[in-house]
Amino acid sequence: MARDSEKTKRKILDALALLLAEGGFEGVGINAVARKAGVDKVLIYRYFGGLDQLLAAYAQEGGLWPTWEELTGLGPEKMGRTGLRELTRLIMTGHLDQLRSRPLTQEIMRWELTARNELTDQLARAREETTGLLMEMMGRSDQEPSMARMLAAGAVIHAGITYLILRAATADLYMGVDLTTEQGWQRIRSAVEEIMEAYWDKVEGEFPQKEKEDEP
Amino acid sequence: MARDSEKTKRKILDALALLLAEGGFEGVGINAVARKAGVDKVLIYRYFGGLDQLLAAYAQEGGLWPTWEELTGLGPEKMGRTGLRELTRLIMTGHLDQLRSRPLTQEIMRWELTARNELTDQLARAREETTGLLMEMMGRSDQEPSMARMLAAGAVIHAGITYLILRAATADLYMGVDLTTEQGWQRIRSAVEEIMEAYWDKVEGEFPQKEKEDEP
DNA sequence: TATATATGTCACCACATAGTGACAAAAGGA
DNA sequence: TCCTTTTGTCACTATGTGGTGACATATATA
Repeated sequence: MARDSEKTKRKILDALALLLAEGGFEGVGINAVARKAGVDKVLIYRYFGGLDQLLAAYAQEGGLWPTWEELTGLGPEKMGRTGLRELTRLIMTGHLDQLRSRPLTQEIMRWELTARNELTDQLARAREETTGLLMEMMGRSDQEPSMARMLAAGAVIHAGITYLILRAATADLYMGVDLTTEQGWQRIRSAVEEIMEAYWDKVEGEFPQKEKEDEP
Repeated sequence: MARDSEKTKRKILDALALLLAEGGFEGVGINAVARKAGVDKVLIYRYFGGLDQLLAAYAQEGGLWPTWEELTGLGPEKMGRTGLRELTRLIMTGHLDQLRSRPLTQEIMRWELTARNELTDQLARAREETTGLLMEMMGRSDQEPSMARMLAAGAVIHAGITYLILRAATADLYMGVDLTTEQGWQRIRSAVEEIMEAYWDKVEGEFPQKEKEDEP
């Protein structure tokens, strides 16, 4: 009952999260959010400016996207000392686990598939920056001729993990793999690791590398 | 002006295709379809029963899903005589090319990611049957211990191709790969082939196989 | 030709949507 | 205390939605 704008902003953002969790972006609208939050919709216009800007505020809240540490399980100090092969393996399996545990992030990614606006572009750009960071971490990517190829292969596998997770909400099977059981996901996880292993073996066969140590 | 129910059914189905092509499933509704078709909406109810059944009728029309021949480029007679390794390669690259050339199919697949109903389940089941067909073609899958693993790996790669194509409509980059140019897609295509090559090398190393010939 | 059926037009319903303007009550500053 | 700003409530518009019933006209059947 006390007039607290911060609290009502929270109520609005929480209501949005609830709506997203329930039915995705389908049911999201000014009226629905206001109703769910138990708040007059005019306040959404006042505090956020509109639905788009409300979504922007929500998307930039914490917890939606995993940090590097959540993704790889590596503290910043270990990151430099971890080999490329192991690092990419951690990224892929981490991606699988993290995205799977974030239904709201999944919902946003589904939305990104059908809508394009300033917000979705902004999200995409932020993620591409992360990729750029990874490439820097890999060493000058321009010089390594195998780097561009590896990145494309990584994109395919990363995208595959993403799609299977997004698909799991509306399908039980994908090419014979059960998406509803932990067993099925274990199969996928193993498959990802096997694929990467095989691919790395192939690459290292073609481009024999010095064992990567920490730089002085 | 002549009263021809078949013609108006066509007009309705065509209008639906137009709407899907324009803005995806977002803008699809009874009123919108009727308006686009220049037809009273009550006819949609009469001829199809409702929006869902209209979608069902549309989804089962020809041209949306590639045939085996379109997918692999192989006539029925060559199919049995093609090795498993080559066959799976053709399936993946065929999938890439075919889905990329079918924007309406992409739209349906995006829709399948957010909606679940009798129709989407039916579509999914039909595709899983295709997978089952492939497995039979591969020989008794239960007996081959490597088969389950290969299928999971295939699912990851297949899903990766799917996601990259669906994503291309609303993003320009994915992990540094340009989704807007033919060059970028060539990189993806090469990556898929490299991954599969590496994976097959690994599998055949572990399970040495007799060269597959046509059965008597 | 008479009659039944298929096809199409129109008006309407209840409800939801996005957005705006007017106003009352609380909180804070002078 | 008086005055201003913030926070919240309410009523309203214009438009869109899915869905239904009544009716007119054309086509085919008897």
